[in-house]
Amino acid sequence: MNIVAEVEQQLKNEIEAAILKAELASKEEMPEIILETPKEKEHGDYATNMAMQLARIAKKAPKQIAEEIVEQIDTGQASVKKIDIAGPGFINFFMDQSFLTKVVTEINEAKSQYGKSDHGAGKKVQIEFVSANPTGTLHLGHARGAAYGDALANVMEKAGYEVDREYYINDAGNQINLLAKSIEARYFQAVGHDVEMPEDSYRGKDIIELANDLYKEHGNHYVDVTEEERLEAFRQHGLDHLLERIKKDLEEYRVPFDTWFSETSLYETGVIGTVVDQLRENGYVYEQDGATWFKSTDFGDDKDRVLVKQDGTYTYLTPDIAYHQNKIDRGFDELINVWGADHHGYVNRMKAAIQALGNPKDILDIKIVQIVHLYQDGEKVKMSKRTGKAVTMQELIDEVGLDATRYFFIMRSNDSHLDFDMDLATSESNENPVYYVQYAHARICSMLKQAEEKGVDVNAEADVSLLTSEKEIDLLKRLGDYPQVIAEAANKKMPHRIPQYVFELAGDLHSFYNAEKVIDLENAEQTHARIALIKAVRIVIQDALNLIGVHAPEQM
RNA sequence: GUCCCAGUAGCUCAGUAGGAUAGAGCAACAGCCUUCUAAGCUGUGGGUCGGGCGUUCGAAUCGCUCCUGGGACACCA
Repeated sequence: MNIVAEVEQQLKNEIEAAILKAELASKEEMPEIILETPKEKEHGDYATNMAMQLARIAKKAPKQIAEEIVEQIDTGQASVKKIDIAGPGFINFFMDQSFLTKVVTEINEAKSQYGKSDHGAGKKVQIEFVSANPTGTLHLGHARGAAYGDALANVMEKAGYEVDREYYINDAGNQINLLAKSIEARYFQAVGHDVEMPEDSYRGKDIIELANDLYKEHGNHYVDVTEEERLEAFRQHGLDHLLERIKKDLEEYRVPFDTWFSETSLYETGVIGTVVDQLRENGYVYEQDGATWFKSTDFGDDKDRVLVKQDGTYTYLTPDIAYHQNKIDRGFDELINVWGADHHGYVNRMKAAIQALGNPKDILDIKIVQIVHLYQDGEKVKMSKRTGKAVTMQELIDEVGLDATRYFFIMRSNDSHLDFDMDLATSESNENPVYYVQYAHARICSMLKQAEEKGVDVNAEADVSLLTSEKEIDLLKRLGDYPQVIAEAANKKMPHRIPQYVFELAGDLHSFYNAEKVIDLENAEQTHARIALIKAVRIVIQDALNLIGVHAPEQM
């Protein structure tokens, strides 16, 4: 456990002991001891609202309860310097902050391990994200989902979960047939035939390229073969190439996956039928109008859903149910799906299916990533999937850069619509949060380099107790918060807490830089202490950026 | 019509296990480079937390209701 958490725990123990000693509540009645960090510095380093919480149990006024608690607290134990009672009954603790300096030593020893916790207790979690159909290249929405899923996975791993990242490849079903037909039409056009695109076909330029490649390689060969042979060849060609392209894009985007799961494999092993049988056995399946229905309304869905169509084929839902059961059978304690906003209507039926198969409701958590709007030159960038003019992930990265793309996608809460300001993302100025944070890192590297050039031993033993100025304390506190920030980002599945945090840490660093001189050849002791401090800051900035897939440059 | 998400400063957004006087960045205004990177720092102004009702010691936060914006509502995937 890190030093800050230790001190907080100790203080909580003291508070609880004091409440028991004052006989305000019994062990059984004891509410959870909540310690918060007040916004106002006059309210101390920590505050607790226990007096208000206990008002009902102890049947006394909060102010009086607060006084009784304070009387019983053993201040010597937990580095408490002063205690105040304020407002409606808050107890404010002013700490002897010398313990904070230990965080520097702790970070410099732990390096990238700092911030780790066992909060997740080794719980096995699977995060399924992106999972774009292999019928085109990845676009904007996928990029946001990829950034979110990857950052969440990293954060949860750091918080002590065992995380598996998976991509579900929808390589079966109608959309793949449509893909084959789309390529076919483009192929005939390449050959020189005047053919119309099929209805609802994929009209992106990637499809044209695929068809042109086929023409270049095979010439007129596919004009004369049977339609069946032609479509099969095009289907396979399209799938292979588009999937390869998706994998390549994600790799460049620094988003790795542990597992690529093929939908087709579900058909091959016959588990889809098994799952339908299971649902029927559990009493949630009926036949009507020649189709097989799932009674999802039993679990709060709007209407019942078709599992097997009149023509005997499955709907999209059915293999997906089998897929989710397969995930559960693989032994994960929790499944997290990251879906685009256009799939949110799907949430209830999937959760219904999970329950109908006898699984606990909470095993599946679906995170919806909201729509992205691009802005350039103050104008909204229009896009349309049908005409194939969607902005692809690759185009966006080419335009604004990888680091900015990832940072911008992750800095906002996933369930809030995102206005992506491309001008801001590419601006090399203090308006741009990515540069602001990266600059803090580069600045530290530069200082360390200068120190070495001036003959300062940057690895010298440092007396961190010398770090007592206001800006230094601010930095120490911020550094101490890091493990808690990670744990919370993981628990609440809110990885946007990370860029928020690192932005604040960068601000503290810049502020410190302007207020204090780090390298002072007249004062070696202080120089060593401050170098130890900025080294710790560098480690945390680096680590936080790493979690969200952004590079920490040594020079800018 | 039903469901989901959102509505907080001029703009983009934090704040979501209920806490004290609601925050940040940008924009506006006023300052700081002979000094470790000014891609930086310091300060000022700026609010009916969409409206209303409720829950309680206390609500941006929880509940109900209405308004606005976006999305989803197939025997498509």
